Amino acid sequence: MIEIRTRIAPSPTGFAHIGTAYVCLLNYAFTRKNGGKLILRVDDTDTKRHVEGAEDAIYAGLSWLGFDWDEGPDKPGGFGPYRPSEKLDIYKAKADELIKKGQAFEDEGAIRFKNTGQDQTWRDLIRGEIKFGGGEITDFVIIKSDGYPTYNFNTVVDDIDMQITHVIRGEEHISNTPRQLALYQAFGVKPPEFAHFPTLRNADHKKLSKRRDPVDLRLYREAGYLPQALVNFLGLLGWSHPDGKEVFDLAEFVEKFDLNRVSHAGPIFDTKKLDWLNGLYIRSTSDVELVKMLNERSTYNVSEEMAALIRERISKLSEADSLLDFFVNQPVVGRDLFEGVEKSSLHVTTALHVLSNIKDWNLENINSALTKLIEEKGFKTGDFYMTMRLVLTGKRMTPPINESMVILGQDEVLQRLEEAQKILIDIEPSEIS
RNA sequence: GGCCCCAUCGUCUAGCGGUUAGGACGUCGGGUUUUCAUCCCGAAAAUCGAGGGUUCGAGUCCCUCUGGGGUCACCA
Repeated sequence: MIEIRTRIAPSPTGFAHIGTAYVCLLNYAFTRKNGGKLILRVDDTDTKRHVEGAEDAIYAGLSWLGFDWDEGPDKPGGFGPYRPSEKLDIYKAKADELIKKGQAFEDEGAIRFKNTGQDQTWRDLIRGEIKFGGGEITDFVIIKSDGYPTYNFNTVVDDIDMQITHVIRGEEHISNTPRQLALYQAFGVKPPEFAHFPTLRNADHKKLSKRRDPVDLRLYREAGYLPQALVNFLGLLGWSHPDGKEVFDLAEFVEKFDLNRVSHAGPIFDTKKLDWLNGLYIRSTSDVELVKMLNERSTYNVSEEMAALIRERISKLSEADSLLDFFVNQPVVGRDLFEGVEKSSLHVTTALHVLSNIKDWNLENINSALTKLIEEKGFKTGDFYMTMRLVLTGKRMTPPINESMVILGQDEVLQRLEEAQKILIDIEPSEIS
């Protein structure tokens, strides 16, 4: 049995994007599922659009998501080079071979393939039979005047050289397939199997675009999406788990993957579900893991206790900062902050008294002291804690406030209460008894 | 415009001739709760794009139309 060999062939013209990740995911799953080899080829045939560092961005992006490949520019195997720019002479020789056979011709410094006019048909592994009339294929350029091969040419030559058995790519390549098929015929080589999955769309139902849409993988990393969540989400687009599961990791995706379950319609890349999944993955991390992730992106030190308080309150790591900020920065507390909160001045004064009497500063003692205070004074629980919240954090939506007090420490809590008292005492003097 | 691909709730999807068309996200309502969130419960939401066939029976098969997308480069 022939070993399955697949490839992904991103071009180094920018950054690694969602589309690259998606192609990789499907090829990776198909290949790992079937015990084959995944090849990464960096299609650098466009000298004009070549971007410095783009290749590293591709490695970084795909590695971040948990993918690995068996051969590539960074991992030479026996089928290189893995960059077209390093085998220009081979393309030239192949083109000359076609010229000799009368299947190509020179044209203003370039070399064009001579269309045979034959119909081209293939059985797509995802879509079934697809047929193009021979008249659709023109005499297309295979070697540009700068000596570089065009995409269609390098793809065929390289896929032959690399012994690719399955080409799994986006549907935007369907119309390129007949040209490539014609090339395989000209070389007398049996073409690989083709599988064209749907392309991801944006909210306007248009193909995801580098220009218009936020597709740079780094953007997702910076926003605090976990790679597992992104991979899981991508796995939900254009594919469905046979058991209807929505949450699964890469290993399970590989295990269950089947081209037959790949849908034909283009899914919209709507991040709402991604956010939900990301929250799910964040909630499933341990304190240690979460702290590590948080500190990688934080300017101050996040403790395990702090992380534990926000775990269920964020869906992206980037949301942590606004929730944790008050721990390190004293909030600006003004009187307008307390609008609508009854008796806040009294809350502060009494709390100050009770809290300063706590000998052993821990959650249990804070809880019981404040519960007792609320009961004795007949405070509305919600109002009382809202006052504490505002005084200590300057915000109305915060982590649990008593737990936060423990982390803040007694001195800091008392100090913030005293500050607030100065502001509030003038406002509601009548309420001070 | 030519060619090609596609079409089930707002979104992701299940469905592979007989289902009250199911699930998830989101939305809305309720419960738990010191805020927010989590968690739990519930609801609305697809006349399966339209019209013809085939069949005892069609979301599922066929045709037409409509709509959307892709592609027609010395970009990939």
